[in-house]
Amino acid sequence: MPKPLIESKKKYHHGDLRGQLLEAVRQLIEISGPDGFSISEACRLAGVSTAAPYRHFADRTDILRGVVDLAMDRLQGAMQAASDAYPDDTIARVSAIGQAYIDFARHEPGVFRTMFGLTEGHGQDEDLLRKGQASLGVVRRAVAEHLGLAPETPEAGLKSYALWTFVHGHSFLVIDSKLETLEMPVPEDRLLDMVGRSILGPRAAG
Amino acid sequence: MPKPLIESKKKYHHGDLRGQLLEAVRQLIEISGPDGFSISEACRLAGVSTAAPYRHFADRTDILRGVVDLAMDRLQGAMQAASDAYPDDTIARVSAIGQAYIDFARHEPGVFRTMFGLTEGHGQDEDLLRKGQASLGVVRRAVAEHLGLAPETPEAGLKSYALWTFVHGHSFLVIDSKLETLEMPVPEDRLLDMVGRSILGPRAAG
DNA sequence: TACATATGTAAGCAACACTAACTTAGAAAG
DNA sequence: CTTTCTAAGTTAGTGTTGCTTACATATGTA
Repeated sequence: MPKPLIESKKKYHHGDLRGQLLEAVRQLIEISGPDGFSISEACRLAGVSTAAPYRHFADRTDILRGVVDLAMDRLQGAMQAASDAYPDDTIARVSAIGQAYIDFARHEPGVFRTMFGLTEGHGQDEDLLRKGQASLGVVRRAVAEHLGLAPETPEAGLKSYALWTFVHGHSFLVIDSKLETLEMPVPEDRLLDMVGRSILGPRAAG
Repeated sequence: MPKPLIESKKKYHHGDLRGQLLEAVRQLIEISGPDGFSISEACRLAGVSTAAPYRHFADRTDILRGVVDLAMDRLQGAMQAASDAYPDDTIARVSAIGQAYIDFARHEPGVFRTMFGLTEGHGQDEDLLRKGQASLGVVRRAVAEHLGLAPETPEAGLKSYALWTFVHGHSFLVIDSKLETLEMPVPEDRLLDMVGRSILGPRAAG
């Protein structure tokens, strides 16, 4: 039994098995994607037995949901922080939010893909949907303020959706690495700026 | 031996096992995603033994590549057809190409996701990359003609990329079904038209 | 001490990718 | 028409992996 190696640190009651398991799964997803990871592997990584997770999660899908849930919070946090960094310039603010979104995808591509490709097992999860809407809300408020409208306005909704869509698509193309070889025509910040001005600019009304 | 049921139709030499296997895999991918399908299941669906595929494909990844390859052709065909349908109105042409892209994603979401998420096993495939670029070329030519520029122009590249990105992102959001419940602010054709005009419009230069 | 909670051990079992060896059918050659 | 060759399929495995459960064990709390 090669157990007593770091005896002092090994407590039976792990203390944060749930948290560390989620972290392990997150790392594995980054390597092999949402379908590639296995509970066993995550347990090995976290240093616990393969049965331990079932005290904290119902099944495989439930673990994934947990990972995505945390990721949603991180994403929204990053977007909000970017938004707060530009209290004056609304165009720059919108660009910064978009850049935060893209950076998140670039930094955690596996998780990012998981967040949106999670169709199996539970279809729509109430909680996740609400968090998705919250993220979009950050964009919406910035757009609305730029246009001098209330966030609930149809025009604010339309344009923030268009911008989100653009950023979302670019993120996917970036992480799918179609861009190293495919034509990435211009520095990213200039691209963001161009699109932002096109959609939000004075004569861009729909 | 319950074999002689449809004896007349069952030939030992299948004739088009490769083709039918690809079709079976395509259907399975639509249901369970690129990682969800199994060779065994595809064989069951195609009515052949589990070893048969190995005469035609090296391994699992090779089959996937085959499916994606065909899908690329279908996608480009649809885009080109949409382009050809509007010889006069260049704005309508660009919108139609985008709509064809979105329709493809909506109609074959699993395959669509597979086409772009295929990072495992072979990273970049020369052939697939070329086909991807060809699809983008359809957009690029339409955009260039609208702007009165050559397709190789940086501006044509930038704007066609921006449009592609937008359509790509919208497609993903559609197939991830974030849109039934999330805010889809306006009919799709109006959305496309608005964005097209914003990016391509006279005062949208970057 | 008694009970609840958290973790480990071990095993069931199902599925799958891939291989080896054999079989069939058609085609080419004589 | 027969022989022979080869491509395409089949049967029957092998080895691996993984999810999940039943039960044992350790720890915390009242």
